[in-house]
Formats: sequence, structure tokens, C-alpha cells
Amino acid sequence: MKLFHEYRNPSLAIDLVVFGYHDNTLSVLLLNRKEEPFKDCWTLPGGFLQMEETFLDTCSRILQTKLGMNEVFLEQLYSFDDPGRDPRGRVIAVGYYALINPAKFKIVAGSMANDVKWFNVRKLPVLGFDHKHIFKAALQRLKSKILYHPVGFELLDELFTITELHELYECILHTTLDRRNFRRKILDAEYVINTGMKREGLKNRHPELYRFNKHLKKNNFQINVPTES
Amino acid sequence: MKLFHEYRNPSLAIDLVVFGYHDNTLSVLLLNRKEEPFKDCWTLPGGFLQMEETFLDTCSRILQTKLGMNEVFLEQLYSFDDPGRDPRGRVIAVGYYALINPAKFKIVAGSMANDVKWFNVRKLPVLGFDHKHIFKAALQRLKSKILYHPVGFELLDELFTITELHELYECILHTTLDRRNFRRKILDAEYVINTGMKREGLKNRHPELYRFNKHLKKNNFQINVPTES
DNA sequence: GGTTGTTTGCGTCAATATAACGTGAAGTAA
DNA sequence: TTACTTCACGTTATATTGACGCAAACAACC
Repeated sequence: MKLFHEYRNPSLAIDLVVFGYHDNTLSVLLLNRKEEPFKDCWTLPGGFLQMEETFLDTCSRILQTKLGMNEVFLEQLYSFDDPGRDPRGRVIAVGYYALINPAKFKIVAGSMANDVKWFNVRKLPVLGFDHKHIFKAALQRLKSKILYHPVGFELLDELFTITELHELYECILHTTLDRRNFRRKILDAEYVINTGMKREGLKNRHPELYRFNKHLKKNNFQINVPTES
Repeated sequence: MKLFHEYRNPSLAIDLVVFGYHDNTLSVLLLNRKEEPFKDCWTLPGGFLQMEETFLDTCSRILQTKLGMNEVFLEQLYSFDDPGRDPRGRVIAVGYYALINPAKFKIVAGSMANDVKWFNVRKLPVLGFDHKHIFKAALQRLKSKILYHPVGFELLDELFTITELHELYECILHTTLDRRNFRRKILDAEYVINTGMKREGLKNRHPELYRFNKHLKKNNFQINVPTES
């Protein structure tokens, strides 16, 4: 009996949409390719699945070797099958997105890349492959996800103020949310725990510092986006 | 340069969770395998992705040759990467789920299967591979999806009564929903259009027949599931 | 032809959730 | 002390929801 891998199979790549939040800006990590195809173009970090790897293994390897980071929030996004998505041949891509706190990592351009840089998600350059498409799916997923699930804290420091969380939501959702109603929902849902400490050194009143409530019963809140009209 | 497909790559399979609704029962289509592995076991219909196929091409081929059906609602579910999921070797599975109206198709067991049968989703036999896992993900997705998106009509005839739609929701969500509140939400959302016709031949009052409103602005309604307590 | 039992379609109402906005305390800078 | 800003907590009008009531429509029966 012929072994499966002796048949012709499409290649299987993992592409990562790595989100980071800093200075009130949601960014995505892009990598400038050193080699064809799309040499000198910006693309999402990615890599091929090795025979013995799980998807998460591949994600970790990419994060580790290309970006020098580990232990981050990862979620599978979607699998992309456009036959023309890679000029080298048939490559299926499994998209994942990651949420990281840029403060915790020093980004390193691996040997494969000219450069690695954070880009504001609203000001992306042209991307190689079908990566614009993958990116859009990831951003849409993130926007939907934070409405119902407490993932915002993945992008913040361990201690944060309600205002900081509020600004993060406004930034990701790209809209304004009433400050006072937002606060009430987050507090009522027990999304966060008051540490009693305050953020010092600010110009005005010192806000209280919170940490994420890890024992949150899930789906406990819902943020509503104002209807555009 | 070595071509991609000359490297060792995992195989790529598509597995389908085909939902059907009939006699107030939500069912899933299973196939009894004629060959090893899992000979004589029930599994989801599936097949390997061919080099030139898109995922949807493969889905169509499976639906056509194994089940004799076409033109159905299909949505990508998730991709499954457990290294042990197929005893023959490394096989990645991309899961899709389909919603079909069993009344519209005559199911045929293709040459590869001993038998093809509908199973009540609450009374499944043991499944081969990791198909129980894939099935659970599909059922969960369906349960979440119908709360916000008008997909219920995919499982019904073109003309249906509000009561029939209501029973479908209760069946899928496996809970009870207040009949009158359900009706109000569905009508307010303009999910359906009154045809003016009535379903004849029933024992009691003849209910009005509706058809799905194809021009529905999406995400216009939300069905709430009673909190279990 | 009236009675009975069931389903259907429409309403009511109290409880809850939401959106919009007010206000005074806490803090820095002058 | 004053001016200015942010923070924390309220208030109120409106909208939505959940839990029911009820009468018309229909078949079956006496």
C-alpha cells in the first residue's frame, strides 16, 4: 500500500496575524521578505507545517524563530484554499491570529527576513500572497470576539485601568463607546478585579488599577456597537 | 528548485457534517465504511483534497458521489490537526458543515460505503477517526449561528409556518422558547415574508405560510436561550 | 348546528437592559 | 486658591425582554 505522503499533496502553511496594542494603536506584525516570491514585500509571518508538527507547534516555531516570542494567545481563524494564493504552487494556508503585548517582547527579524515591523492596522502596506484577505478575516474576528469574550487583557499589561481597557475597545472597534456605560458593563460582568492600587504619576486624578478576573464565567457580558446611520 | 509537492506533506481531507431536519428531529448523515480503517464503523462523509480542487470543489464531489446531492448550504467549520486522528498517517482534516432539506434529496450510498443513514444528533453511534469531535464542533456552531443568522430556512421547505420554524429552533437548541415571543422577534426582524397562503389540511386553525426574506439586512435579530439554572 | 378541544395570531404588562447624560471628588499646574 | 482634566458613580427616559392572556380559526364530535 502506498503511503499517503507519497501521493501528491498540497503544501500546508500556517500564516499568523499577530496583533499588538501600543500607544492607543492596534498594530499587526509584518515581515519584509528576503526571498522570492514577493521579495522585498511585506507579508504575514508564516511557515510550512512539518510532518510531525501540530498547528500550534508550527505557530510556536514561527513565533520563536522569526519573532523571538512565545506563550501568547493563539486562536485558529480559517483555512484558505485559493489555488492561486501562492505562485510557487498549491499551498493551503491555515490562518491563526495572536494577541500579544508588545511591551513583553523584543521583536527580532529572523535570518529569513529583511525586517520585521509593527504596522497600524488602518495603514497597512500592500501585502504579498492573499495576506490582505487573511488579515481582514483576523481583524473581523477580533472585533467580533471582544464583544463577548474577555480577550482584551491579552493586549494590555497585567494591571490596567478601566480607561485603558475602554480605549483599547474603542481602538479595536474603531468607534466611540460611552465611557460610563462601558465601565458599568465591565464591572457588572466581573470582567476585572480591583486591586486597590492606583496608577501614579498621571497629570490628573489617579485611576484604580484592575487585573483580569481569570475565574470569569464566560459569555457574561456583551458590548454593543453603536448602529452606524 | 524542488517543487513543493515533492516534499513530504500531510494529506488533506475534507470531512462533512451534513445536517438534515425531518419529523421534528435534527439528524446528521453518517456513512458505514466498507474498508479499513474503521471498516464497518460509522463515520462522517469525507474525501481527500485533489491538487486542483478548492475546498468547495471537494465538498461538492463528496456530496455528489457519496450522497447524490448538490447545491446546498456549506460553511467552513475548523481544521483538525491531531497527529493521531487517522491511523494511516498524517492527515489534516478541514471540517465543513452542510444544511440540507432531506425532502429534496434521495440519499445514495456510493460504491465506497456499505450504507448511508440519517442519525438523530442526540443518539449517535460511536464514530471513527476524530469524527465525534468534528461533529460536536459543527453542532455547537449551528446552535450559535441560528441565534444571529437566518440559516434555519435552509433546513425547511421553501414555504413554512412560524410554528414550523419555531419547532426547528427548539429542536436545534434543545430547549423551549416562548412561542409568542419567538414569533414577535422573527416577524419584527423581517426574517420572513407572509405569502398570504395558508397550510391546508391540518386538524386545527390553518397557519399562514411564509417564505424566507432574501433581502434581510443581516444580524437583524437575536434569539435568546433561557439561562439554565 | 352547537359544543369541545387545539392551534394560531395578536396583545398586555411588569421587569430588565440600554443609551444618553449629570455631577462632584481627585489630582496637577498655575 | 483657581483652573482644568480625569475618574467614579448616579440618574432618567426609552427600548427590549420574558411571562402570560385571550379570542378567532379550524376539525371532530355529538
